Amino acid sequence: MSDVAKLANVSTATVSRVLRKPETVKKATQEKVFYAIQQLDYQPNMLARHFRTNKTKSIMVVVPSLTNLVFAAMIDGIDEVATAAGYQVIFGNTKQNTGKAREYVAHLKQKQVDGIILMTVRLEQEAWAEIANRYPIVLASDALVGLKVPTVSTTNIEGAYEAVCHLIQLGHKKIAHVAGLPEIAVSRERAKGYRLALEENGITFDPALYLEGEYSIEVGRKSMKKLMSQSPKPTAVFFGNDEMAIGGIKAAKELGMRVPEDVAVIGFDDIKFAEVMDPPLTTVAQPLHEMGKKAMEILLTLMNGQKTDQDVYTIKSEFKIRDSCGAYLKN
Amino acid sequence: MSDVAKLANVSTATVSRVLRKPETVKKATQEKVFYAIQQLDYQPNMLARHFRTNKTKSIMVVVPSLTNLVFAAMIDGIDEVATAAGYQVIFGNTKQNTGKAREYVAHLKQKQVDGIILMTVRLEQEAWAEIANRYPIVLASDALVGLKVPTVSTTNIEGAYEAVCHLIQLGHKKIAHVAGLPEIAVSRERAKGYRLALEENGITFDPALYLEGEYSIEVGRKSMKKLMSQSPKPTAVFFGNDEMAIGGIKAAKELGMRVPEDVAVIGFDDIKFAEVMDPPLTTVAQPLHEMGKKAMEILLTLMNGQKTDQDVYTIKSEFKIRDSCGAYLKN
DNA sequence: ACATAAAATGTAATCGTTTACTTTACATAT
DNA sequence: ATATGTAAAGTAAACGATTACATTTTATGT
Repeated sequence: MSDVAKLANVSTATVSRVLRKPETVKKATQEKVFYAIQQLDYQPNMLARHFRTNKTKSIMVVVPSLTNLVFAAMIDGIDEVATAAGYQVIFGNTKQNTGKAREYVAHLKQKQVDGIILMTVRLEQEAWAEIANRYPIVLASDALVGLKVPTVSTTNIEGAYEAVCHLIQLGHKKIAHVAGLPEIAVSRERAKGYRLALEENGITFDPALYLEGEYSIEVGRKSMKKLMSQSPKPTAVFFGNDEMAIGGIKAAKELGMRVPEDVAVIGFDDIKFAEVMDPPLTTVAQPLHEMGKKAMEILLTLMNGQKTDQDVYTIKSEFKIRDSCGAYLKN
Repeated sequence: MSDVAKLANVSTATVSRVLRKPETVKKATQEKVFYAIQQLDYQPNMLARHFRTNKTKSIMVVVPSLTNLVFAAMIDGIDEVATAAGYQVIFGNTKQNTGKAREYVAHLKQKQVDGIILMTVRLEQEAWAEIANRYPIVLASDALVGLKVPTVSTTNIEGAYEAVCHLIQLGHKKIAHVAGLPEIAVSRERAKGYRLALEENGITFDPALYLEGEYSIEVGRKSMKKLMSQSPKPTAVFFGNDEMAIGGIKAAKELGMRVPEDVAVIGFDDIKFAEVMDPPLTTVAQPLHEMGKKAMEILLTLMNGQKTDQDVYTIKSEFKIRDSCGAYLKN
């Protein structure tokens, strides 16, 4: 920078100002400086800048898995807003490892990132609330119930409720639910919507028709097989997410059953492969991109030192009726 | 840090040494310092450290899209090695924007990251080679032919060759190929394998059976429809990647055709949904996780100031025969 | 032309580590 | 007890930008 200053015949302060607050520098001087910058191919040392300003202009996204389309889509939304605001996005991959997430908070304390967006929270909920009180943190997708941490989520309960009601309207009485792990709030909410729908329609909850497991193709597959090996068999299965549902459909086919004729299936998320399945998967679409964008927007205001006006921002899910639920079956 | 030094009755230099080169400090002193650190809940300011050492211990991964399972799996491998080596992973999303990638190189020059892994390169190949000459850069998946940039890739030509040969052995003569965009090296290589297989088996290349487009479900779908709207129709289609193949199968079904009876389909990548498709997709599996790990390992040696012993590291692909190619059809 | 205010630029301290160099403490040999 | 060598700890400069404050230049009004 001092080289630039020398060449342009100004002080380093002026060079800095040209770069950071051009409006305080005369046009003619700016040109001199820019010319010198170009001549020398000067690149500002960001490390020095970050050090001096005590900001990194980067945020961390903590995800449980990178190879999950749901998180990928959300990150895409985050990235869009972050980039526009001049922020970098850094990854924190917890790999289902509970402790790992808290480790990443050290980055925050060590000034490595200006804020964090968390995509899954397990256990130690109070600890998170406390951390969120001191640092800019936003929860996306998952939620900390009752705690004052800014959160972006979708209408999980309502979405699940709508899906199950739809199955009931189609005449199903024995509707199973394969839920995600109960330590994830999202799983609990969707299960709640499921039970609510049953209740309101006078169907008694049958524990035999309720399974739990990790959100994955494999668990979906095994769950379907388990459900079909017992009696009474369900005539419809509402899966906690699309990957599970896809595994479930696969299993049904392996068992020689037809979907939706022998068993109706509904998923949750609307990942890009849902529509292209055979049969096309009926699902509750999460506005993932929007959620990511919103989460980043909230984080920006937080990092800006402002308070948020709400704790929970809910973005509506959309029920997408396709073939796997049997709504389009001609009887 | 000076607070810690004061409390432990040592100099800041010693505190720093305890943290960075403990072997040069007496055990007793170390304990004093650690105690002080704990008492004060001291967190080293990473910005200062990075500034002073001129290293960030972070690398950037430049991807064309985040919502692509191929890149996600590769990043997963990168992340594994990076985390183990104490590096952070930062994202650069080009969103198919050619210029964007070069923009990210500025991060390198500005010391924001210590190295870069590029997942797609388009145009301006020489410019990249020059940059790679000055900074630690590794190419993953895509390649710069003939240029000395360390590259990790899979056996695209051989994999495609094997797949197409397999179709030929099954009796197919009119085999179409839906390739990725030609500005991507991977697309060109797979197309090359396709042509090689035809050639070696005495089948003349038919331009009408060769389409190009972006790697996506939608393009796969449209391409299949286009292929089936002309004559002669192909009896088999080798798609440049799985997403395309999945779109292609979808389209075939929409046209009332059966896969593989009416048209055999093969993809490339082996994303996690390939096996669960109906019919299960025959595909050439890329060792994505391995490729990511290897790329990061090479980058580590590069950032360590060492030279690489090879320019191109090729990891074998694996041909996975499932149902969509018709090999398991009982005639 | 001059006083005064405003705009533009310069000066130099500062951020929190690391580390080359220096000093001190300690062990060993004579 | 003293010299010598090594290990441990201290001193202080340095990294490269930003910015409060001081100074100079320019603009404005009379």
